[in-house]
Amino acid sequence: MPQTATKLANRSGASLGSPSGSDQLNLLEIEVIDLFVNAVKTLGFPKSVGEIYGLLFISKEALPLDTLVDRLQISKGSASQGLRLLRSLNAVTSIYVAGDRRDHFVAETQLKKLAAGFIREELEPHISSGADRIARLKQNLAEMAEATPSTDSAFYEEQIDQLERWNTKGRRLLPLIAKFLD
Amino acid sequence: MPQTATKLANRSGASLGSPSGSDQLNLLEIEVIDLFVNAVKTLGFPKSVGEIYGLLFISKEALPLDTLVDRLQISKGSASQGLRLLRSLNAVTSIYVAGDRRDHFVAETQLKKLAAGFIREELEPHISSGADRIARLKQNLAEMAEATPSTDSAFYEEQIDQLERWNTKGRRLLPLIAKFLD
DNA sequence: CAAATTGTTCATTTTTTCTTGAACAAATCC
DNA sequence: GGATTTGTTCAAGAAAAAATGAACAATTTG
Repeated sequence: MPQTATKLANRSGASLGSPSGSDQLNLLEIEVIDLFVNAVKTLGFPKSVGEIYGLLFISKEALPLDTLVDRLQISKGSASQGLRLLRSLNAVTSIYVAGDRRDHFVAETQLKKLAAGFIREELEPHISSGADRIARLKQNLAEMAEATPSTDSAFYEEQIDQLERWNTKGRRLLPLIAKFLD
Repeated sequence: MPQTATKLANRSGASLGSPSGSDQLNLLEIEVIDLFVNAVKTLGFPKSVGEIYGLLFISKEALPLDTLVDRLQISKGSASQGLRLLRSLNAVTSIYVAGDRRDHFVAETQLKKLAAGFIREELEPHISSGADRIARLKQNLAEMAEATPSTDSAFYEEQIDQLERWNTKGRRLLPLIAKFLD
């Protein structure tokens, strides 16, 4: 029995079938997805990630990968990669569905958890690598000042200190954001 | 007198001239620029913007456009566009230099101002357009529920309310960030 | 006022990022 | 165990974003 149309209960109110197979997205779904595609792009993620999260967000039931592929008309590869990213952020979780071998995915909707995931996976690492770079800068400056004493090292030092203060502020800000979004 | 080499006082400690004209970036400058290129990409801006801001940040003197072009080896177009963006964020300001017709640019280094610019130009607009979209969603839902009463409108409504709460939280968060970074 | 300087704009090219889909691995089924 | 289903990976193609540079406008200068 190949080509099983979505096993899920059909979404009620979907527009009647047009040319290609799988049931069309209804207007509301389209607009919600569009909204998430936008939001997600702002955060620096690809469109497909917004599509996946958006559809899961506006779906009452958990959806398996092939339903996402079907309904969003994206490739299996995109769906798989998008889901991996979303899971790494804890923005989707997979749930067990009795009698179905496939993973089923649900959107996490606690803003705090979403923010925490984003902070952990996307922001923290930048702050940390920033701190490393700044440390390296300080070394370079010291070496340079030794080799070429004439340099404006006072100015450079001040600027690098500035960077360090920014980095510290940034690091302290993140947990406050997480807390605020609770 | 075409092809005037940079009029600015030569950066001390720059490595001795190699093939092409304009004075090379020194190691410290390169690393600072690299750091900003990275930071700026995280925020969703192009590399050239990071290069420009980075060089201005680590330069004691204000620099005119053609010095940026020369030293960073970017096109005049990129420099012009990058500067426009940076000015719109109040991340650089131009200052008057006596006896020089050209605009000279300096990096703004107050974190609060930088953050405020970013929030105003990049985040606020998304929050606002998000609010519009959500309003439109509500309308659609109402219309849909009327046309096709069967729909899961209770679920949809809950999800849209969720979006609205997120939007509100986001809007309230922004000023707190600005305040914290003061 | 003509020539030169400074900066902007935007169509084209280049670079980067995202998506695709076929090959593969792993798990489950009969 | 062989066949099927499910999901991942990754090289290649497609799409999106950024950079280029030549044409142009606006100043300024002599």
